[in-house]
Amino acid sequence: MKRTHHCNQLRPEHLGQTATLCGWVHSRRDLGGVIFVDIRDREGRTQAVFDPSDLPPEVFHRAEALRAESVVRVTGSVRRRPDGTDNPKIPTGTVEVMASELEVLNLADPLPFQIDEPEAAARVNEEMRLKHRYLDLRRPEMLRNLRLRSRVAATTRTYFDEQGFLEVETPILFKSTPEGAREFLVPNRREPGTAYALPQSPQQFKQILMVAGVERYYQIARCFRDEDQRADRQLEFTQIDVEMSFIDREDLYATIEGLLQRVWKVALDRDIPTPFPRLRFADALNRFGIDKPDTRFGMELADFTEEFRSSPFKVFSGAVAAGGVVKALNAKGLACATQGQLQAMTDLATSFGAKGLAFIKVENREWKSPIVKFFGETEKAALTEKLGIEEGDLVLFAAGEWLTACEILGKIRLYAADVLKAQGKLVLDPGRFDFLWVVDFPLLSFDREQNRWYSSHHPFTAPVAEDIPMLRTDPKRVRGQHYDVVVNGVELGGGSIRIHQPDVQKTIFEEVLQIPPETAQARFGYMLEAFRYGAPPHGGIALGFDRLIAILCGTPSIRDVIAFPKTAKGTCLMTESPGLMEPKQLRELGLELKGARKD
RNA sequence: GGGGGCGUAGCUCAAUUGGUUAGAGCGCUGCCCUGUCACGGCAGAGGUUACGGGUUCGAGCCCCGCCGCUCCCGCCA
Repeated sequence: MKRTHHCNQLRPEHLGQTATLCGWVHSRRDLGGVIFVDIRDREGRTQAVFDPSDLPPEVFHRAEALRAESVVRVTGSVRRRPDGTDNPKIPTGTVEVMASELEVLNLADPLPFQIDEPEAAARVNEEMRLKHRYLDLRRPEMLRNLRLRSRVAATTRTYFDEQGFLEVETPILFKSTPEGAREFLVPNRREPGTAYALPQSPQQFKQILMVAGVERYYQIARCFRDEDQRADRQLEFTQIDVEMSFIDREDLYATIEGLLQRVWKVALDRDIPTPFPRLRFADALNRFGIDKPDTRFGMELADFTEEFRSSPFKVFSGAVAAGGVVKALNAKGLACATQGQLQAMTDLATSFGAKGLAFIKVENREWKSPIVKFFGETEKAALTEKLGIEEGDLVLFAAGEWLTACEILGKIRLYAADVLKAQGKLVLDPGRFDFLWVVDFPLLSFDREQNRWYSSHHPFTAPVAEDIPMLRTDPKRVRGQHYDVVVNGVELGGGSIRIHQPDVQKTIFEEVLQIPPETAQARFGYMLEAFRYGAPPHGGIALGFDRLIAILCGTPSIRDVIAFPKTAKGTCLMTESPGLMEPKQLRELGLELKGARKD
């Protein structure tokens, strides 16, 4: 080994020993006569002292010429720092290495940006950080994220191994399944005109593994989706993928709760209570206006459909007459909302199809609102009671189709919470984690444009058994055995109990989803066939691993927990990928470009 | 595909809202400094204001286009 200790190891117990440290020059303080150099490695930092009075001149000159982030190897004796010169900010701050040798392993050029000062480094443009990712990752904050990610991955493997799961790798070169997300294609040189596709998830393979008798499968799997990106979505991302045979939903909940409990303990040393609360999809929408509610704060929606059924305010009574609902929420203490904030909320509402956004400001014991003149005493009393209206509140309304009205107020609720947070009126404990399962999703949703049903989750999701007869007669009312696990308003993962009878699967494909039989055969024939030869009842889930780590690290962007992420446009600024295709490559693949090349 | 924000020295940001020679901190270079730890002091170098047009007596600032980064909508079975 080139070193005897790492840079967070030396303590007073090592006094008098000779130590050799390797690492990066974190900072250099040249006082003219004596030079202090902080050597940093991934564990921490240690101060080395270069004193010209007992050093060969060439060693001292090398120390004088050091630049930040150069890589060095320093040998010297460990000694107590003189009285009054301890550095309480670092764990090694009571000792120092009195250098006798210095080897410069790599003299660094001046850096494109400084990384020694955490606050300044965190403000550097992400473009710069991504271009020089090796420098960005040297920052202790980023190394901590990578380390946490690694530990959670190891914990996950240990946990599933203990529970009798097999880790099985599935192909990255898969085949195109045009349902769902847009895929990345990989042209096949051996037969021009054909292509592999990168998997959106190992869904079909893991179900086949159940048919194969694996019984319990997991994988920390890379997935690929060629869709537009977000702070929490990358082109390639990682899932903890799980599938189990001979289980019901409850068995799966317990398995995943056990995993998350273990992960939170290892990563944050926190005990999270289980079982997690269960919330039906319909209740999630009714109370929070979203299928992944953040339950750390209230401001729940309330229903006023009955109260406004015969209201003189036609916007409300008309919506009810058309079979819709009237919903409201109380943004506690937000009567002070600015014109701009009210406008932003209205824009949010109209972007979801609302005609406008009705509101009541409660100020100076008065209800200020363009619509309050339509309200009678009964309505006012109902509002006051159900919403707990007090001085300083802002009440917001949505009327219309149930799902739309709920979703509008769901967005408003989150917006209002952000405003209240910024004003310091709503404070969330950063150590609080509200887990819950959302269950009883509708199996199918209706696509108005294409005039057909599509799977809310995916076409392999099993209907709730007692609802199967309604598949043909009343598809809207069929519940799926689908579940999402949510924490603090973030969808951490989702899954379902799968269909394991080929006839039910065929009904879903052909009669409900209206996929022509030959198409279903071409895309999923091997699954239908496999299911004819002894398919066990099974189900599973996939957890977003990057999101999981981001939550544990307390960062809003998964780019902070991925070593080499891509930009919003899908490029890697460090390697400058994707790159242009060479004519030779195109010829081999039997491809021809239609558009003009950029160069 | 659509909407918002940003782009000025190596980095982070100013530039009195269109007016003289575009500034500061950090970094960098040189000199000084023997107990610093964001060391300190003195001096200095460093700019195609992302890029291309336009308006104007005059543009970092206004207009059009374009590139990049970012946030959101659509999209993400």
